[in-house]
Amino acid sequence: MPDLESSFAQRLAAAAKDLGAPDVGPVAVAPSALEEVGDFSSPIAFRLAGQLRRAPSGIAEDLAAALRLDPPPHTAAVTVSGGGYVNLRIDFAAYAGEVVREALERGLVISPDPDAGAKVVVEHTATNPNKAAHVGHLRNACIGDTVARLLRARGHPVEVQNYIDDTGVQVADVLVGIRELGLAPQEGEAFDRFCSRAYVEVFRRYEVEPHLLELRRETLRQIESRKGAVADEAKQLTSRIVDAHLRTMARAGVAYDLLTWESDIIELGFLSHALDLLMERGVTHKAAQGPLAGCWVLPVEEGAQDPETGEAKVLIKSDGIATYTAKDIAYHLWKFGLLGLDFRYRPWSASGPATSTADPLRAELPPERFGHAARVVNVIDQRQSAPQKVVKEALRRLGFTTQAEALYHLAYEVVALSPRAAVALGVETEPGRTMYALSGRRGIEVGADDLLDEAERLVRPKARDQRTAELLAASAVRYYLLRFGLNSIINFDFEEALRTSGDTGVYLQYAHARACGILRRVEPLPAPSQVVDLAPEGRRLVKQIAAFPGAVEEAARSLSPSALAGYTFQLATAFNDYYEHTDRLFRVEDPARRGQGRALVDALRATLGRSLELLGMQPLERI
RNA sequence: GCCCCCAUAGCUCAGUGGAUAGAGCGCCGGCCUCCGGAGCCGGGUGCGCAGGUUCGAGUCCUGCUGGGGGUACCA
Repeated sequence: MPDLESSFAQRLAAAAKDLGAPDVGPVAVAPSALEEVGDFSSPIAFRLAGQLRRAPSGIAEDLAAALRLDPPPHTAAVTVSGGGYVNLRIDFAAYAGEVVREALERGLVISPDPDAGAKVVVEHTATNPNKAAHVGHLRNACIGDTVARLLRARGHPVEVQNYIDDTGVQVADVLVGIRELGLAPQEGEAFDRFCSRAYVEVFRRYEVEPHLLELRRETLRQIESRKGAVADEAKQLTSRIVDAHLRTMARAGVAYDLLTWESDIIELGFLSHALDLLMERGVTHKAAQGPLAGCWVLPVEEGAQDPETGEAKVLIKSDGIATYTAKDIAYHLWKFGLLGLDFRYRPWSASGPATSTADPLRAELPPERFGHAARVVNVIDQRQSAPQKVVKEALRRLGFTTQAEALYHLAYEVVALSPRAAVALGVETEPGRTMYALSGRRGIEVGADDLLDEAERLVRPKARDQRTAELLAASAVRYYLLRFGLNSIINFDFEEALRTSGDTGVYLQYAHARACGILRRVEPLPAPSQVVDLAPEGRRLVKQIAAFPGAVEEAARSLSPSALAGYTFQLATAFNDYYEHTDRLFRVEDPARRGQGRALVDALRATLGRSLELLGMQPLERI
């Protein structure tokens, strides 16, 4: 096992116990910050100093002595430095040989989650089906898709669901534009882009022609009646837009297992069943007085019956219509298999392998075991934290405490526009302001397809063919959207998103293709048992390769795609650095040494390839 | 008002309580008889302010300042 860090940590923990430390706790081990001091280091002696009432340096010396008697694999020396750090210096040639062999033979092993096997439902994308997807939606999809890949890597069966909110008023808005204002697609205009344009136009007209708002209400009423020409047109419109979204997301490497339609949640009685349950168990009650009189509410403070004294979330409005949160509660009861009802299904053939929920008349597939999640991860931007909390709280108050615990809102910050991007989109900017919000209603947004198109156009001249350009463009955009932490607002900037050098997806792909190029040039040789005489760049590369499982585990544990993005960039950088500072492999005379060099490059190729796949980027062998 | 997030280099951002805080971009200067230069190397007085906890704080706690978001009988 090349996982030296954990065997080092285990030995330290055992030695600490022998010294009489009552509570050792987890032992931190990391690659040494000071390379001259060792290869791996631990500050554990500092933590133990208080418990043992001794100076850290003395404890470190004792730990080091114990480790010298029973050293971890590949140990060359155990030392103490910095007043208490315990350092491990390793026999690098043997260690590197083992890392390289494992990376090549079975791949560095990502250890499974303690609850591996537990099914996780990941909900992401959930873009309103009334207009083209923009870069904010794409960020959501890329995060969700990478999280799903990370959870699979940790041994979970994952089911990805895309929620289609087809009953909301935003569909009515576009229909008003088409039916009442007579808007139509222009020559060559994609349908989803046309709908985006119509949506903006309709909102502009609402301002000057308030009577249109009456048409909007009437359109919505007809959609909700589920019968007649308007309802049919709405259905057709949402289907076409969903197809467009799936095609857009597929360009970025994102796919889904199940499309969940809100209309089916209502049609199949999920909502009314869920509401009955909420009423039966006293989780919701009808407010008798106060500003919410006549509404069914869920008080923010449990047990509060009088909404006048506290805040409450409305589940059913006084006109009898359920709010989105009520539907979401029903959906989540189903996700966990708590509803006692199930969807009907049909294939969604137009794009990708996804299955769709269906109303009873259109069901084509036998019942399937979708849902029944042990864990649920909802990838939804940070602005929806409050309603997500309500869903979780509703589950808890219904008595489903285990499921409430297992429901996780993966909140992330939105995409906004940098001043430069705002200017490019014709937004009026103010001095001193650093960000401008996207607005679909005002047409202030960067279309996901437009961005991918632009990236493709930029990259095309240097790519060998169109398909390579597409994959390279997808990598560029996807990496840009993943490399920021979830709590960071992306101040979208065209120049940065489309850059091809430095910390970018293109750089990563180039490093991979370069490794493949070397492997093509040098004949295959048997795997070496050692990699001798590595220069510092080579040692760093080996360490970075060996860090792969830990990086994936950490990214999966914290559901943090950016952590994996950062690791992958460092891996590619370590390789480029190594490549620049070693002899051309094909010129190395000694076949054994050539074989060692080739195997290291191959190990990099394999590990970088796996990292790219987890990030949702198809590794390119040639560019 | 209350709740959440953010503040690190000129700009955009990384940074599980651990040693000398790092990248990318931009700027200046280098490196190709080329295994793919979309690369590599060199050039840096930066953690918003004030307290606190700790052997040790960019990281944890409190307060403040400045930004963003939420707090709808919208979704």
